[in-house]
Amino acid sequence: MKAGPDISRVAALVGDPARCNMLTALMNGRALTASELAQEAGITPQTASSHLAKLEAGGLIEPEKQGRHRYYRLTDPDVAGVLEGLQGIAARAGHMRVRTGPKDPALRRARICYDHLAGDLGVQMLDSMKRQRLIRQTKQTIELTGDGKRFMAEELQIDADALTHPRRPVCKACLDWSERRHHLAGTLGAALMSRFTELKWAARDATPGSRVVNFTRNGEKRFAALFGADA
Amino acid sequence: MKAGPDISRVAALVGDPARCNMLTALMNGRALTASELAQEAGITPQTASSHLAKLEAGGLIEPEKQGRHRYYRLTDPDVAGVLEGLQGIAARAGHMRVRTGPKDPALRRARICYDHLAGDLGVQMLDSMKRQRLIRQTKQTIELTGDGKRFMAEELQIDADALTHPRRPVCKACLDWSERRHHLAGTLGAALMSRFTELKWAARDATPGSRVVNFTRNGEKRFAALFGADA
DNA sequence: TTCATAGTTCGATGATAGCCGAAGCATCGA
DNA sequence: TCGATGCTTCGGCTATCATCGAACTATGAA
Repeated sequence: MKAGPDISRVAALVGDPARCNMLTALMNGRALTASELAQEAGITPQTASSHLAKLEAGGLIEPEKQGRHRYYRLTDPDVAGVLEGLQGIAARAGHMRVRTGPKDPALRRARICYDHLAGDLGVQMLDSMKRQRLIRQTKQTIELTGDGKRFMAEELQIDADALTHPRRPVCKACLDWSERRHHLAGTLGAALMSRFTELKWAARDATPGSRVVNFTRNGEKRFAALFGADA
Repeated sequence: MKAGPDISRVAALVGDPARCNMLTALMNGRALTASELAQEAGITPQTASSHLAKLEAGGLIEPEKQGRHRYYRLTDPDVAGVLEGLQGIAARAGHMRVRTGPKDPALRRARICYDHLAGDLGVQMLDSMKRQRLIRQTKQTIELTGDGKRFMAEELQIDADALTHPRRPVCKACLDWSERRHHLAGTLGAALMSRFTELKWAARDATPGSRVVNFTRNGEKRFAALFGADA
C-alpha cells in the first residue's frame, strides 16, 4: 500500500458508460451544453446533471456559464491525452463498443479527432504520405522527411519548421478506432486539417457537437490528387 | 451513441480501488504473484483472483506461470503511461489516497518515467534548472534558455540544437505523481538521463522490469553540484 | 407579469458488482 | 501416495450507484 494520487476515483468517473460518452463527445475540444451532453449519453437531463457535477468535482471538465446555458469542456489537453491512451488500450484488447442505431458511414469516412483528420480518409492520407516518402515511420518513431517538408511548403503552403511546439510533437501516430490503423496527429496533423478548411476542401458538419467532416466535391478531388490511393 | 473503443470498460477496471491498488503495485515494473497482489490490495485471494482475471481480460496485465505461482505484470509501458496520466489528473484535483506507508522509498527518490528521470531527484533537477535560469517555464510553455544551452554544452557535453526531433518536444513538463510537481521530459530529459548513465552517475536497477534508478555515491555528489538545492 | 426553456435537487427503485466462506483443482516436496 | 501451498470457481449476501419522476430555481422572451 502506497500513498499517492487516488487514481481509482478518477478512473471510476470515466468508467461509467454514460459519463464516458460525455467525455468522448468533448474530445473534439469543443464545449457542449448540459442538455447536449445528456442527449449524447442517452440519458435524462437529471441524470446528466448528477454526472456532470461529479466530473467537475473530479477535475475532468470545466463549466462555463453563458446565459441560461452551461457549457462544459475538458479541463485540459492532459485529460484528452489520458482518454486517448485509454482508447488505445481498449482498441488493442479488442473491446469495441457495440454499434447501436444507424451506423454512420459519414463518421467512418472522415471525422475530427481532437483537431486533426481521422477516419478512412485520415488513414488513407498517412498511408499515402508514407508511400510517397513524405513521412518515415518506424516501430517507435514517426517523422517528416526532407521531401515531406518540401511537399508541405509547395503543395499546401505549410511551413513545417514553424510547427514545433514545446508541449506537442509535430508528427504523432494516433490509433484510428474505426480503421484500427494509424492516422496523423500532432501539430502537422492539426495544420493540415485547418488548411483543408481554409481552402474550403472540407468543413465540419454544422450539427452542433458532430465530429463529421464533409468534403466538397472539389475538395475531395484535390485531396485525392495529393493523397489518393494511386498518388 | 457512437462506435469506438470502449474506454469505459477499461476505465472501470482501473476504477475499482482494489484493482487500482494492484495496478499501482505493479507500476514499478516488477511482476508480483496473485497472493502478493491480494495482500497489496487488502483483499482475500478469492476476490483477488476474480479481479486479476478481469484485468487480464481487459488487456491491462499479463500472467506468467511459474511453478504453482502466477506472476502478473503490466502488459505494456503504455499501460503504465496511462496510469501515470491518471495520477497526474488525480493529484491536480487534490484526490490523494489517505493510506500512507511509503513502501518503496527508492522508487520515490529516483525512477525512470519512459526514458527520463522522475521522482524526488527529477523534480529537484527541474526546480534547480529554473532557479538557475537554464529553463524558462510559463503556464503553457517550457523552454531552454541561452544560458541553459551553454550550461548543457559546457557541463554535460549535450548539444541542445541536436535534440530537436519532429515527433517530440525538446522540453516537456511531466507531472510527477510522487511529488505532485513537474519533472523534465522531452528529448532533453532523455538526453540528460542517458548522459548520467554514460558518466556512471546512475544506473537502472538490475531487477528486470524495475523502474528504480540507483545513483552512485560519486554520481549523487556530482548531480548535487549541478542541480542541488543550493546550486 | 407570464410563459418557456435550461438546469438542478430530492427520493425511491433496481441492477450491478464487490466481497467472502466453502469447496475444488493444480503443483510441488517428501 | 500424501499433505501443503497457490490459486480458482461457486453461491449467497450486501452496498453502492446509476436511473428516472416530480418538484424547484434561474434565465430569457413575449
